[in-house]
Amino acid sequence: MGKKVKKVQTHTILARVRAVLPALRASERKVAETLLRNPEAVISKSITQLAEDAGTSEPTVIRFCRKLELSGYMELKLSIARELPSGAYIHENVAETDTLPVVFHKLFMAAGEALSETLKALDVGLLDRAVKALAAAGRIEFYGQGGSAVVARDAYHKFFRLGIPCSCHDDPHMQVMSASLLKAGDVLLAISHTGSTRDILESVRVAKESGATVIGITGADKTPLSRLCDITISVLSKEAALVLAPMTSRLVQLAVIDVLFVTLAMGSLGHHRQQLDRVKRALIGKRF
Amino acid sequence: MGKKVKKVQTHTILARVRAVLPALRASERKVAETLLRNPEAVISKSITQLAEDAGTSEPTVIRFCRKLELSGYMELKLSIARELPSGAYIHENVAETDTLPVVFHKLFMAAGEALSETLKALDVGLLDRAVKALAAAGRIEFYGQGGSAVVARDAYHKFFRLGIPCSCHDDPHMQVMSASLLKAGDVLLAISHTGSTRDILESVRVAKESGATVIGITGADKTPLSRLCDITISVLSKEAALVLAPMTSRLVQLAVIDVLFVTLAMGSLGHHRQQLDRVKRALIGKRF
DNA sequence: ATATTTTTGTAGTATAATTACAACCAAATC
DNA sequence: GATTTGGTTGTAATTATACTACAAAAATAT
Repeated sequence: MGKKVKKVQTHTILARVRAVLPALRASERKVAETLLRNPEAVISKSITQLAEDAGTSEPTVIRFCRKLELSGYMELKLSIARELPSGAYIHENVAETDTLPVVFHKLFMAAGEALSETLKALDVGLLDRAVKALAAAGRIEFYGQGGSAVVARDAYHKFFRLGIPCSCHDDPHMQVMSASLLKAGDVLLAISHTGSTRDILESVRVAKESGATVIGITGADKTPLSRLCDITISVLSKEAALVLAPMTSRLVQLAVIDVLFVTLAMGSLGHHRQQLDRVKRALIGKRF
Repeated sequence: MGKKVKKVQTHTILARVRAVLPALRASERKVAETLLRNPEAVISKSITQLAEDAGTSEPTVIRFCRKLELSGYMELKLSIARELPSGAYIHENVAETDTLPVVFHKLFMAAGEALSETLKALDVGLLDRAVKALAAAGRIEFYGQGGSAVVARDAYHKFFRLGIPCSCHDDPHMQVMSASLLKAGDVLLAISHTGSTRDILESVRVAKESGATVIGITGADKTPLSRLCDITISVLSKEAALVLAPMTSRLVQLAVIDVLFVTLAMGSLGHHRQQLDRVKRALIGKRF
């Protein structure tokens, strides 16, 4: 029969399920909850099984699918399958015996996984608040140490192009000194994978005292840093390799910061385009 | 032709299809070819449709599925759905009108896509050669400028922990000076997204003259840099946002370097474990 | 309490996936 | 040159699965 008009589906299925959840009727909600509890399992379930597991009947499952603007149960299963982290891939740590292709595969899969996990789990409201704070900032500073210094530097390297006064410090002394000079309206973006780096904590405390807004980016939940920050973006990810060099969370941190940057740059492109273009042109002469 | 039945599912379905293709019978091959011609389409086909499109019968389709070690047609569809590049996601540039959730989605999807593209396309042989060169290196230097300086720094931050003499320079003067002091057996890892940054090219030339092995990491194919390098790893990716701040390729570059690092660290863990442990313990005191 | 609407499940129907088996084809044998 | 044999393929029946029509049940309003 005639194909349904292709609806633009900005959200993923699981997100849509969560979105319609309140508007669902009791028995349909049971289906939704069963699904959300273990989406992975639904893929290999028949409609009868899912109905049974949810303690309801098949037609209810179908009605639930229709609420999601899907043609039926099959399409639900297919949609979930597409969305779930890369199929058979189970998060695996790199072993000493792994050959290069295996390491390559594992690390890249883990990175991809971390990205899609974050895409699903991260609270967009937090990002929104962060962008608003950055947009209003008279000055932005980026602090990070060790591995996180790289992230801070990357952030700095993006944001300064917008013409906003920026600076980046990885030296703790410079950080506290600089932090003491901040004032209300200024923003400090503090990056710490552990969320408990002493020096960063101290710098953040000083910045807060100066009246600055502090955005924290960490790789763990409920850290000492998050207690101090106005906005904390926690990027959770199971590392595939040596925890010593936390790669996946670093990638996700960089990506998150890029989202902040692009949103900000786009939102105020009118103001910033000239600056961006100038920077861009300045670089051309550096090429062969 | 002994039929060894020792198939581990390391590969993806599509790869498996290609692998078994020669071993298939005429009519089954027709199914395989129809599938490979347009995997996307199969997802919404019934077994009858696929059989018809392939010019064969349903049982043949099933037999084909079984050859892939799948339980049946349903599982084939589900597997393809899981594997295909993030569903309906078409590479889209961020538009000025996009809201934060949309930007978030687009950028993360683009990053994930770039990773899986690289995983599929990148020549593992190149990585292998790079690891061998690094493993044999008496000294490793990392050069990068602008955005690539961040990548170089991250690389440095990883490798120096192995106890190998390392250094990282983003200043062109330091680069040429340091490059002139390299000797045979030393390795220079030069990072340049464009592959045509003048200063990097010059430093690489000097390093080559000193007898060092040069590994290049770029974001484009056939660049001036790749002509100079002993080993060039080109990471190709369509950028989702401002080309000014090439995010996706940077992430992929970082991931590639991590693969080099982990492979090296694992391969010689015996030698390096002590060093890694020491570094790790040294950091603990920095935490709260 | 009765009518009306909404929600839900039962029972049946249609469709799709799978199996059993027979027809087919090609090569080897008599 | 017919006949057997092995493998390959499709027809037809079987089973499982998704879906629909409708009526029972629950909730709400009158």
